[in-house]
Amino acid sequence: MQRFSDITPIMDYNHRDTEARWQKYWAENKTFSASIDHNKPKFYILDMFPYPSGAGLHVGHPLGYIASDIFARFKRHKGFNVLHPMGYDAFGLPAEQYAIETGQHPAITTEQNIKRYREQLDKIGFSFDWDREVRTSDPAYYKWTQWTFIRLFNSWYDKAMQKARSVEELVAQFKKNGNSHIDAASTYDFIFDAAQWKAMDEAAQADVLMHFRLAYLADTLVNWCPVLGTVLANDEVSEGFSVRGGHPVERKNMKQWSLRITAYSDRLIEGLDRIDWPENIREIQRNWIGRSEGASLRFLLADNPDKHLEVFTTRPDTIFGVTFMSVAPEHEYVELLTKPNFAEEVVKYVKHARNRSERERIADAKTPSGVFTGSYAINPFNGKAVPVWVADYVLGSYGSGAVMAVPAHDSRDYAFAKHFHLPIVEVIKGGNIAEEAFESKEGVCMNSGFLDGIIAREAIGKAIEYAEKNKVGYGRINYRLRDAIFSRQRYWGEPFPVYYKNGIPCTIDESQLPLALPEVDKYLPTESGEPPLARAKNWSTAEGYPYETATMPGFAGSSAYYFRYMDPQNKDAYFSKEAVNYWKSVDFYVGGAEHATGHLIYSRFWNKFLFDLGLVPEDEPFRKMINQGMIQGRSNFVYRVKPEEMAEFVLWEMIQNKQLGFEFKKEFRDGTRRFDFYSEELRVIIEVKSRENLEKLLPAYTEYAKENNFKLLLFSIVDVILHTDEVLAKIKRALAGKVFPMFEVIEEWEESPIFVSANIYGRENYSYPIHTDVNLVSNDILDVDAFRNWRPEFNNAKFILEGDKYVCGWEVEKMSKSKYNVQNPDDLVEKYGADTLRMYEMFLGPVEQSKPWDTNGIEGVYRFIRKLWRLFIDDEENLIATNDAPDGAELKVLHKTIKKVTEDIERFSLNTCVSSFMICVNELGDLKCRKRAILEPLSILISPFAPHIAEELWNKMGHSESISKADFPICNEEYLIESTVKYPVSFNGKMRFLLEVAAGTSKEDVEKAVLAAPESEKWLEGKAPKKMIVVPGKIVNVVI
RNA sequence: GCGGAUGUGGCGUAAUUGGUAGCCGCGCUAGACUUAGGAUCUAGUGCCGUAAGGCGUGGGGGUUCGAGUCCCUUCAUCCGCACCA
Repeated sequence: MQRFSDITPIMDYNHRDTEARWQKYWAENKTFSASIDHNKPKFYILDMFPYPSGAGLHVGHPLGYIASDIFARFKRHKGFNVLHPMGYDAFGLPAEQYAIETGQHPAITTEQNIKRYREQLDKIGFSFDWDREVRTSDPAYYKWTQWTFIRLFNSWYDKAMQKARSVEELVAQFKKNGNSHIDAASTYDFIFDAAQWKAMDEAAQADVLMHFRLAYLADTLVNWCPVLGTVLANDEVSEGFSVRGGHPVERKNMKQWSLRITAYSDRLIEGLDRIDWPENIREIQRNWIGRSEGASLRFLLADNPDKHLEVFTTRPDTIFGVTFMSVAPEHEYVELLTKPNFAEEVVKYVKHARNRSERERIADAKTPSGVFTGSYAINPFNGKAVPVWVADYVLGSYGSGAVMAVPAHDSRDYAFAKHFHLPIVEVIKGGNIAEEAFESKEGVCMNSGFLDGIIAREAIGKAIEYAEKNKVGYGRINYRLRDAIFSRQRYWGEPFPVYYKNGIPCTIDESQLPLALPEVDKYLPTESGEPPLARAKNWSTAEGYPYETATMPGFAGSSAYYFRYMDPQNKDAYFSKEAVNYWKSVDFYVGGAEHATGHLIYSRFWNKFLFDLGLVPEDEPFRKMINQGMIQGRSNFVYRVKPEEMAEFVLWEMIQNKQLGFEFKKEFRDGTRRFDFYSEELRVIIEVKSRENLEKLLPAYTEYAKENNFKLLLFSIVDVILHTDEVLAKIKRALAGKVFPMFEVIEEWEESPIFVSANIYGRENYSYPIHTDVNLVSNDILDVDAFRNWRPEFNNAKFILEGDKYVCGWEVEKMSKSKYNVQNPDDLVEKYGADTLRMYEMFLGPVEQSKPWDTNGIEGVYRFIRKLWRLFIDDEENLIATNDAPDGAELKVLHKTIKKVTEDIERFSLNTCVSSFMICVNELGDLKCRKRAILEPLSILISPFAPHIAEELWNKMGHSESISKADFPICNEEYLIESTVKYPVSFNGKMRFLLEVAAGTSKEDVEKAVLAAPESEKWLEGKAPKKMIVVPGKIVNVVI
C-alpha cells in the first residue's frame, strides 16, 4: 500500500541529499586541512586510531570520534588552528590469521578493511584532515618505527643524569675508565677497567653492550603461546591464556628483543602527576609500574661466608622477626644452597614448580608450597641463623628473587610458617599473631634491639640507616614493571632493521630504511619452528648476513604515531623540527581505557626517549585524555515454552488450593507409575502428556484405572495450553460425577514452537529465553510475522500474547553477532542521517560512561533535527528568516543557550548540550521566532554537533563560506539579567511555594514579603518563625 | 583479598559551589487532525492518595536552617590488580 508520504512530496528535511552534498564539499575544498599558522594558537586533538577489522564499525566505535570531532569543530570556531587527524593501526593478528587460513596476503585484507572503515567514517561527517592519514603497515611509515628502534638500540640510560644517552658515549667511557664510574640502567653485574674492556674481542664487547642498550637482545622468560606460535606481552596474557583467542600460554626461555622501559620507571610514575588524565588510568599505571620503597639487605650464608643472599623488603623495621628465608625456584643460588641430603627433594620441587603453568600456580595460591634447602643464612642485625627455603610464592622476577620471611607481620610468610610449622616471632605490638599476621606500620617495635619502642613507620628509616652504616644493606626503590618484550614470531608486523654478523646483532644503516617486509610462501612458522620471515628468499644483507626473522609487536607502530601526523609526507625525517615545535604534543586524546597498561604506557616511554634525544619538545605525549565508555548491546529475548512444563503449570494453577472444592496433590506415585495430579478424596487422577504419548499409553491407563477404581482424565499438552477453559470445564464436570471418555482431543495440532510473552504470569517456570534479532523488535514489542520469517524453524511459531502484543525481555550484554544485538552505524545514518546519529550518541549520556545502545530513543533526536529545520525553512523549502530585531525573550533564550553550550563543551559534557539545544529549539518554537539575528548564531552553536544541517542552513541564509569558518557566538550576560526573582520558600526545609519579588530586594524585605504572602499563613500555623534564612537570589527557608 | 568507580522514575539521564530532586528524550495515558498511521500536534505522566497531604535519590545512622551532593556504616553492581616481599 502506498503511504501518503510516498505520493505527496512533503517538504521535509532531506538528510540523505544534504549530508552527501556537504561531505563532498568538505572533501573537495579541503575544509579541514590543517597547516602551520603562527598567528593562531594550535590545538592537537587526537583519537586512538583503530585497527581495521573485517567486521567494520559498529555503533560503539564512533562514540569517541564523534565527541572529539565536536570538540575539534568547536575549537576551530573558537579561533584555534586544529590538528585533527586519523589513521590506521594496520598491523595485527586477525589479518595474519585470515592470511594463514586463506592464503590471502594480509596487506590485501587490510586494504579492503581500511576502505570499508573509511566509507563508514566518511558517512558520519568527521572533520578529519585526511591528507595526514597514516598507516602503520605502510613502509613509508614504518621506516620511522625502524628508525626509532635503531635509536633505542644505540642508546643507554644514564641514571645519574636521568636520561638516555648514546652508546658511543658509553663506549668512550669504557675505553677511558671501564664501567666503574657509570650509573646505568643495566643488567650487567661485573666491573671492568679500561684495559679489560680493550682486551675483549668484538663479540665480548657486543655482549657487554647488550646489557646496556635500551633495545636489547636477551634470554628472557617469555609468555609463549604454542597455538599462536608467538610470544605475547604481559598485557596480552590473562590468567595463563592469551587475551585474544584464549589459547594456553606457557613460560619459556627464549632469545628476545626487549625494550628497557624499566629504566624510565621513576619518570613514568612522576609524570603521572603532571598530566590531566582520568584518575583510574593513572592509578592503573601506578600499580602497573608498582613502585615500592624499602631496603636491600644482605644475609651471609652460614656455611659460605663469602656469599650472601640479597633480599628486598619494604619492612626493614621487622628484621628482628625474621625466622626463615625463601628463595624463588629459579634463584641462581638454589644449587649452592642445597645440602646433599636435601638435594633430591629440592630438585624435585624446583622441577615441579618450573613446569607448573601460571594457571596452576594461581589455582593453588592458597596452599603454600616449598622445601627446605638444608642451609642457613645469618641475619645481619642480630647474627641469628635462619633456615633457607625454596618456595614458589617468591617470584624470580621481582626484587632479588629472595625474601626475608617475617611471619608475624606478613600474611604470606604467616601462611607459609603455619603450614610448615616454622616459628613466628612478634616484633611489632598491636596485633594478635596467634590469629593472623599484623601488617600495620602503626604498632610499636618490640624484641627488636635498638628499634624497641619506636613506631614501626619510623623504625623503617632507622633500620636503613643502621644497614648503610654497617654496610649490610641500603635503602632501595623497587619496581614491578618489567622490560617490554619486543619480538613476535609473526609475519604481519615491522621487520627489525637488524642483521647478524657472525652472530653479533647489528642495525642496518639508516640510509637502507625502510627494510620492507618480504614476501613469503606461507604465513606459518617454518618446520624447524622459526618465524615466518625465515621462509623469505634472500632475507639477508647484500653481504649475505642474515636479517632478524622476528617482527615487532602491535604497540611498535602505535607508540609514537602522533608525531608522524604532524608531518606525514616528510621523506627525509620522521617529522620536521618546525612541525614538532609548532604542534608539540597532543592536547586532547580520546580513546579506550583498555589501553592503560599497553599503548598508553609504551607511548609515554617512547615519547620520553625521543625527548631525551632532543627530538621532541615535551616529555609527555598526551596532555589531557578522556576515555570513552563502551557501548554495550541491548539484547532482546523471546521465551520459548517447554510445553509439558507449561501445561502442568497452567493446570496446577487452576486446581491447587481446593479451587475446585477438592484438595489435589502434585505428583502421585503408585509403584513405578507416576501421575501429574491426584485427588485422594474423589480418586481422580489427571495426567498431561503429548497426544502421541497418550494414545500410545491409553490401553495401559484404561486397565490401571479399572483395576484400582480410579477416574482418569487425560489431556494433551496442546489442549491444556490453547483450550484451557474447555479443559477446566471438563475437570469440573468430572468432579461433579459426570461420565465421559477419559481422553479426547480438542485440537489436532502439528508440532510447532510456542513463545510466551515476557510478562505472562508464571513464565519463568516453563520457558527459557533465546536471543532474537533486535531488528525484529521495536520498543520491546516483537514483530511476530518478521520473527516467523527470520528462521525456517520458527515459521509456524505460536505466540502467547499480552493483549495483542508479544513483549520481549531484554538484557545489557556485549555487542556481538551471536547475540543478534549489533547496531551498525550505516543503517542508522541511512535512516536518520549522520547528524541525528552524532547527536543521539552524545545524548545517550556522559561520553566517559559505559551504556547500553538502545535505538528506541533516536526518534526523539530525529524529531529535533526536523524541528530545527522548520524553524528556518517553510513547507516550500524557502528560508523564512526575517531581519526583524529580536526581542528580550528571544535574546534570553539564545544567550542562555550560548552560555550553557560553551561551558558544557569545555568540560566535555556533551549530553547536556544536546538537551540545551532541544530546550532552545522548543522555546524558540513557542516564541514563533523567525529572526535571523537569533537563528544565525544558533546554527553556529549547533554546527559542531550537527555539521551537515548547520552548513545547509548557513548556506541558505546566504553565506558562501563554510560555517566551520564562523566565529562561535559569545554570551552577552546583559540579556540574562532577570528583573524579578522567584524565591522557592521552604518551611523547615520543605519547599511550599514560589514567591516572586523584584530583583535586588533586600533580605529584610524578602522576609517581610514571605510573612505577608497568603500561603505562609497555613504553614506558620499562627506561630512566629524561629528563624528565617534568606540566601539572596536562591532560596528562603523559614524555621518554625 | 587489595585498589578504584558507580547506585536517582518503567528506561537513558539532569541537578557545575550543600539551596525548588526528576531538566531533556524515550516509553506510557488521554485528546485533536485523519479513510488510514509506526506521521504530526496538544495535555498529562516519580510513588501512595478522590483530595488535602504524605513519601521519595540502594539500606541504616549523623552533621546542617537545609543533604542526591558532606561524614560514618552497610549492601549491590562494574572495572583494575592479584603471591610484587
